[in-house]
Amino acid sequence: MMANGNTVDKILDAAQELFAERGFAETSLRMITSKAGVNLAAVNYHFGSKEALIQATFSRFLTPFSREFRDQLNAYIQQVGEDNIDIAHMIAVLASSAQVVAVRNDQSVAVFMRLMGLAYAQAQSHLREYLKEHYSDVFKPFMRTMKTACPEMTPIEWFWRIHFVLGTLAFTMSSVDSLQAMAASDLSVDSQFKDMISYLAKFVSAGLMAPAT
Amino acid sequence: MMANGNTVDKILDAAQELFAERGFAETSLRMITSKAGVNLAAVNYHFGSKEALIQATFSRFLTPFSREFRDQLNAYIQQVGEDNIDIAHMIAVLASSAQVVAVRNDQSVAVFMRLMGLAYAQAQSHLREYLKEHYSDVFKPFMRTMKTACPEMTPIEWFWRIHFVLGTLAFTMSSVDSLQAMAASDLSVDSQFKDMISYLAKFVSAGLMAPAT
DNA sequence: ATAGTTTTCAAACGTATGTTTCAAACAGTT
DNA sequence: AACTGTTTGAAACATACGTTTGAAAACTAT
Repeated sequence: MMANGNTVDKILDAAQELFAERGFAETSLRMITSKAGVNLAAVNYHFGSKEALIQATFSRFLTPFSREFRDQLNAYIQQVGEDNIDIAHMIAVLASSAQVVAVRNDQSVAVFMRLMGLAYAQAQSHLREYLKEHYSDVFKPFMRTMKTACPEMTPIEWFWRIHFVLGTLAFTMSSVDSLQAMAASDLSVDSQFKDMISYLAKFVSAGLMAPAT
Repeated sequence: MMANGNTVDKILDAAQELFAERGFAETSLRMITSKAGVNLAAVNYHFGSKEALIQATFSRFLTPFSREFRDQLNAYIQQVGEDNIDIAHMIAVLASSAQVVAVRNDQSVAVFMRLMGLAYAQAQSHLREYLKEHYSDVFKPFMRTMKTACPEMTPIEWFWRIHFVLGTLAFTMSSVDSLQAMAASDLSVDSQFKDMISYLAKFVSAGLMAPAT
């Protein structure tokens, strides 16, 4: 079992793109299989169910991503020392890790980010549980490090600020293409991805570092 | 035509709550009509289609909301003067307007907010077009005012910061329930909605007011 | 080549959806 | 009370969905 990766990957490629474009409930297995050029039954044969396919879509990029992120973050912390951690730079590391993994697999960062946003926004409780169970450990050290660099505040305010950051990231990344197009047409300015990342890092770190309410 | 408001309102009440809870595609007309205690055919009789019902759900609170928001914002600007505008306060005005309209109609702010978030997050292009066509004019003055209160920066950075704010708002609103649930289970703290709003206002205004890159 | 396993394929299954139908019930007017 | 237009109701409609089936095809090894 788990032999032929060709059909499996074709399905995952198609599913990833369609889910990111349209959401989970709005994407049918028939759309996925016809885009992938495989038989309808292949999804249930290889994955078991639509739910399992959704989870597999996330695992495929979240597993390498979390490894890359952990390594890049450790490298940065060792480089500057635990007392000189800059929030904006940590955010940049996060974005950069996503980009590295995307490029390595010849895929789009925007799609990954949009999927992450959907994982929050859509009513797929199985997905949230799955992600929490498999990946929450990777991000706990990140949270802990981040907290040490932030001003003293109540746990609840800290909780919300973290999710504001995640929200800003997910939303921005997920619509980065259309936003870049808007910038180009409204301002006739060519907006570089890495410039946007530094604006973003500046924005969220200012929000995080704001004096507690 | 457009006579009996009783059935119409019962449908809108049920639809609003279910849409906010589960999303649009995940909510069937049968769920709505059975919750509303009316016949299934009533939706198509009174609204014409499910799409039209979704749009009507938004219109019902967005029309009074945008009026209230415009008035409260003008009142605030006249009160402090155009040169003393505080971003965090403008965000608070936005939230307060939503709350006023909600209370006036004996309904939940959180539900409205979540609906707005879903309007961004869910793949309902007809909805986005509908909202843009009917309500974009109301928010243009808001943007203009906001810009005057921000530090000098390049148009492109301003462009990105505005969309970071929108992103944070939309994302937070669309996942406000699940985040509140997370806060409750992870921190065993009951997170009040209005506290969250003030954290949010603080966060985005700090991001907006950060020194230009 | 042959036997055994894995993968594909077309077709069907059962269920749920949005929508339509048309007769019955209701409301208001004369 | 009878006629009018409006609203409800139970049932059916057509379509789309996720999933299952069983036989053909494609592989893998002996």
